[in-house]
Amino acid sequence: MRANKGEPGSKQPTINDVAALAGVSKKTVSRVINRSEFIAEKTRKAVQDAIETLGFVPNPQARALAFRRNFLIALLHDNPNAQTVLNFQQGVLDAIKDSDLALLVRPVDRGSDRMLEDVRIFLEKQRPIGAMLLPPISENDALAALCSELGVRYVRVGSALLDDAVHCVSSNDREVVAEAVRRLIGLGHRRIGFVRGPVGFRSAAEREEGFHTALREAGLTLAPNHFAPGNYRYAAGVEAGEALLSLAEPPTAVFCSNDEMAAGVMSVAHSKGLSVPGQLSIIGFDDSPTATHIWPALSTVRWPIREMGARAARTLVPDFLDGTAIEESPVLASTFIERQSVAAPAQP
Amino acid sequence: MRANKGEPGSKQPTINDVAALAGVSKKTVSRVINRSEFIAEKTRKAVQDAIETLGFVPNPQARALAFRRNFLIALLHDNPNAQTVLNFQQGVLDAIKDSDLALLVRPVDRGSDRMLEDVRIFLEKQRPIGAMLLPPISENDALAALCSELGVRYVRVGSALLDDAVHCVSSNDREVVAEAVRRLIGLGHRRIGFVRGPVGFRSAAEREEGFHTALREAGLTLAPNHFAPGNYRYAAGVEAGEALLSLAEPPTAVFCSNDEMAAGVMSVAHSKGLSVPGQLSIIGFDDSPTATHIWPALSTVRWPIREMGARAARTLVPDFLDGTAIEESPVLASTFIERQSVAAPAQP
DNA sequence: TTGTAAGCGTTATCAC
DNA sequence: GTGATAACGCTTACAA
Repeated sequence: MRANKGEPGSKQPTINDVAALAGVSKKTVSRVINRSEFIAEKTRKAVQDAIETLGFVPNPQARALAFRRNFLIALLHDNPNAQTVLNFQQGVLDAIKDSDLALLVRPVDRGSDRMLEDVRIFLEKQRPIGAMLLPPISENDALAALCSELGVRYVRVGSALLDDAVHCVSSNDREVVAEAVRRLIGLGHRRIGFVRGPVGFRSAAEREEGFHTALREAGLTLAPNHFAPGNYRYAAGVEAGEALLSLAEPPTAVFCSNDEMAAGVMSVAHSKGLSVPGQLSIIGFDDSPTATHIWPALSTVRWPIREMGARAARTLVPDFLDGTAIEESPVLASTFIERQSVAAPAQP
Repeated sequence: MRANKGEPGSKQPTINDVAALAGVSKKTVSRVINRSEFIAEKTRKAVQDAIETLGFVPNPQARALAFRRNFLIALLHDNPNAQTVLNFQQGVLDAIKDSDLALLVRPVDRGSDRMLEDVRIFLEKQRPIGAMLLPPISENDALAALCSELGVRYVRVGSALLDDAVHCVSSNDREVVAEAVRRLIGLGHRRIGFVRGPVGFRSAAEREEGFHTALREAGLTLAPNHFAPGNYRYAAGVEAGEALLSLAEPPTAVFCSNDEMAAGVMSVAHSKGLSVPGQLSIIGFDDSPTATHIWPALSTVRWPIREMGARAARTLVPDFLDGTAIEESPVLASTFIERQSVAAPAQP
């Protein structure tokens, strides 16, 4: 029952084949495909049947040409962390599964000064309906402006509200970090170290804010030598660990701005013969695979990244996705997960 | 100097604008775009200039329609491991950077019985030039057959040659595992445990083969209770560790078929108070982030996944990528990386 | 070496 | 409600 185009299976049936079989014009078929309201139920049924019979799949390229718009949404990222990118992708795909959309992935090089130009070429070429920007490039205002200029919708994903609600999906890093640190304080910790994320990252700033908030509430302050800079890399965690754990009066607990750095601090603890959590409590952030692979398992913050991916997609193209209301708040809650790396401090 | 289409920036210039400006026909412009040889250098120059002046970017949707083929290549995977997928993606993107191609990412659910049908719909809709199949779905012959049927090129990525050279990129798991195990034997280990990957995975079988090869060469055999089944997950590593390290005569070294399971074994060693590598040597496979994040750092096998991504792309669409010869062997070498988790066995 | 005419498969316009 | 007809921007015949 395939189209009469010669060898069986040689061609996909087109809208013309459907129209012929259903005995209507191609425009009517088009109306059915695009769910136009102005169509008789009977006609629609006939067309639907013809579509089924022929196994017709509308050609997205032709639609894209006619619509002057591709049925694509793009994910722009700077590879902050593989698991994050992939989980986010998965969330996006959850959301667009039953739609006509497909996902284009585009890593960008934050460092390059041609970055903006590269993205422009990419967007002009592919003409996606919209783009989702993952942190840290989501913090780049020029990038958002570029999207606007090119008529490409965008959504920025971040650790805090970076833009108005229709252009933003975020987590509540500040609050949840405060919660995690309160837990340490509740256990009796008074000397709590802090390993920061990279300068210029909003997430790093938010987490630091949260840390200080919890300390302030408890009337504590961060001793200057209990602060360590970092860049979200393991090596930075090692450096921080070396610095903090060599002090005459080292912290009894350390909050690290991500899991990778926490793993670095933990390695140093092990190699110095410090027991975790007996002599040192450690908390990370991300709930990356690393958090459960290291020993003891790391207490950390789970970032609802997959849900954020789905939310980002719905925020970006609600009209393509069963019109889910965007009434929802753009802020998704992270949760503190306590594992074996945290305990009360040893008695002095 | 934009096209004369009304409001500035309202429209992209089209091939017609270029043709008009250059004083040639649109077909000639098309020839320049597509690097036809039959064109006078002078004409080409004029057209190039016009393209530059107008900032013309060929509309990929229109080309796709005319070519009956999208300028897209697809990456099909079953999320074996985020880092792997992302590194592979990166490799592909390295290779296609200066081409007209874009990358479509499509996770598939290996478990679902609609998997083949889902992929068929995806390929029919998007009509990519080709698809790259990551393990373990690369081992699915029906999937490869489907690609052929639909006229979509494909490349299968695996731990061994899964197909003829033009459809395959692989690593040499068997050899490199043998090398790693030889190292253990060379250090004096005689009781070496093995944690296997999931049944039905070619990679698991290849690594097991390599393991046995090395043992056989040294006149050793694997004691039945030194074998543990697994599934590439952390929890399986923990189970394996519990089993192997509770034996009256436990192995002095364990080869794990991936890093995640190795991390599980290491956790058990730590919680049993066994020192690594003093009392137990451990080797993993993948060189995932986990390998360096756990303590002590894991000896493992680095799989040239990014290079394999680039190679896969070149194998898939050599004609779109500066005609790099496919003379190269489809097998890329993995390398054994020795870190702190391996040492000579303790004296009995 | 270059140009003309006819699609590619869909949607928009505007009658009916 | 529905259907001709003309786009959409590019390529492939086939001529010249």
